[in-house]
Amino acid sequence: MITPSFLDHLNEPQQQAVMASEPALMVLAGAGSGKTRVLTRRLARLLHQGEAGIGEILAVTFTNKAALEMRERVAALLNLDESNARRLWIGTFHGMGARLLRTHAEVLGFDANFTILDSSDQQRLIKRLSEQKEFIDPYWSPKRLASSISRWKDDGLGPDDLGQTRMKASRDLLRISEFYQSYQDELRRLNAMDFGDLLSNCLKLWDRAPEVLALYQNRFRHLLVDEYQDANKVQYDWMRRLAVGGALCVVGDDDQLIYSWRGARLDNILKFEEDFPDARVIRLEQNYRSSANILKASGGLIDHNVGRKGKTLWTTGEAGAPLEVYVAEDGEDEARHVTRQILRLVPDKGFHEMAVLVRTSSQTRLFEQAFHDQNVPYRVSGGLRFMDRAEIKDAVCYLRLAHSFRDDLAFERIINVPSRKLGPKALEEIQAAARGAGGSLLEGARLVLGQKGLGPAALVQLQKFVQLMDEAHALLEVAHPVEALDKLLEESGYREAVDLDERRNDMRENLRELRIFLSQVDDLAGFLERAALESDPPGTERRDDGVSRVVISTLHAAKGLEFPVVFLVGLEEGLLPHKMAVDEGGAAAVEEERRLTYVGMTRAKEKLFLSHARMRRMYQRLEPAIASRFLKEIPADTVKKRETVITARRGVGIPRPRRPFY
DNA sequence: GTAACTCCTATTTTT
DNA sequence: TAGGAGTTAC
Repeated sequence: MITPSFLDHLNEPQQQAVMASEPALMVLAGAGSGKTRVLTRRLARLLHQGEAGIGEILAVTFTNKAALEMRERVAALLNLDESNARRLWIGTFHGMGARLLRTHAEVLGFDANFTILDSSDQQRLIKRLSEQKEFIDPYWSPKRLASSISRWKDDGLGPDDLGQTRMKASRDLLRISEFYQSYQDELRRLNAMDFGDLLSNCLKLWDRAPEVLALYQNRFRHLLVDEYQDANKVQYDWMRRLAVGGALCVVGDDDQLIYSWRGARLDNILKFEEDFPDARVIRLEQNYRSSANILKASGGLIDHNVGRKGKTLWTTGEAGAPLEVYVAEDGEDEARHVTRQILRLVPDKGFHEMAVLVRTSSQTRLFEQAFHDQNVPYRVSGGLRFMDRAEIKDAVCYLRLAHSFRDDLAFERIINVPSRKLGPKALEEIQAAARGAGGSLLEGARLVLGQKGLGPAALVQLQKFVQLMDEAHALLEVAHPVEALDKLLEESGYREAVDLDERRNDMRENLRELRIFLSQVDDLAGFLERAALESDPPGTERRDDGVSRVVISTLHAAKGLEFPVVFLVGLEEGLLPHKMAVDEGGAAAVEEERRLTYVGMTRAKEKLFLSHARMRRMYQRLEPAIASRFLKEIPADTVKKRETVITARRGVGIPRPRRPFY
């Protein structure tokens, strides 16, 4: 029996997507076509109709936020209590990978409590390693090595597979592949995995232990994948292998693929039907978000892309207001103009109903300034994330080391924070001792205490540090982790160092917030896992101070959001499409920039403002800018003719504006 | 440890 | 060209 509520308020294709029983299903869901709705209803329906038990469906997303939302919505649809909701396998690719790997770590020779390195940990490790190995090459900077290795992992390439890349000289190839290998060795020695490993090590695990793979293949009768267009090679292989024996349903939109620089492959969508010959494809083309005008404008733009499946979004809604284009003198003028428009709209619209979307985060400064000047409340979406803040990482590293003495990376980070006069020299001493004994840095530190390689003052400090770790470790056995955190921050002098500095108000605030977060969890291992995998603690994103604020966001960070009023700014050659994309990526990269523009436009529900400037500060130099090619690709009849001609400011050689082409 | 200096880089950033 | 990171000198 079908409970009708699963199909309530769904259109025909949406209903089909919820009900479809094919072993492979691809839902091509256009922007604003009710994708999340379909996904959650489908999941709820499968459970409700008994097609799968609560632990037999695996749903993967790309962000923790999306996973959380899906879990909540499914739980609400089915009236699940908390313990049942928790049994749902809903999470990110990386979260699921970590879960699997912790369960079967020993197969790959890791401890179950391996540490997860974030990008900055990874970079620090690579830097240290390249210094150690005297791998010095102006081209292969640690930064480039780190990002290349990440990318190779995304593409499913190990140290021995670099021949498949477009690495130029074979001399490089050998050196780099050796370095890559030594990085992997080092990770193993540290009992650590980086983000890429969380996925690729799953594939290794399944190769090595087919019975483990079979276990999960049998368990999961249904596999659901959200934002499928953003899957990279490893993620694709991961889900494909897991889906054997069960049904696979992917939901995505080729027009919203904006992460190819992280390995996402358009091919996954274009070739789905080849890879799964019996696949059914359902298109969701009715848009419930934007006005007809906005839909026509964005559709006209995206039509210029060649590599796409092709969809035509439609709506029964009204035409709505035409798009407005503003030609600004420069970036400051553009920001002032946006501010004026916002203030003009504000009696009708709340600030929170409006958003400014930018290509690069450096553009946000201009708008922050203008908003500040006119007292427009705003919020910058993205920016520095909670878990990436120095004081939070420090605190987490104290906990990490107390939790696992083997965590050398945590040791390195905090051994001299706050300053204990244990600088590079002391660290070297400790490292040598650790290497000699084949142990961790903390063990090395214990050994150093019995030698006389360090001065007496340093030894006292080191002794205190080691003792603090031992005590905190013991405390973790018997008390709540929050008590250990308090002890660590107090007795290490960290708290004092922060308190002494008058300017550190935000630091204190952040540490307090971390403490609140920690007090709500019941096991430290789970907390550390989340700290590694989630860049914001739960609640941070949705925390609402009750103030209505304009959102300033990069285009990337805006995917999945919607606003009644959207300002899409900086539509200039070099910025959108971005110069680097045009120079390096060629036609494919321009298509991605076009998709990015499309994503921005389709965020708007009622009113879409576009703008570009005639002069733009680039690398701190004011340069003439020309209107983006994308503007010409937007159907002219969706755009309001400009009423006023902007006169050039006197002098300074600004070219007179040409007659606009729209 | 800190200040002064030099060098370098300058897109997006789910995990 | 500015701002940050890293280095050197005191």
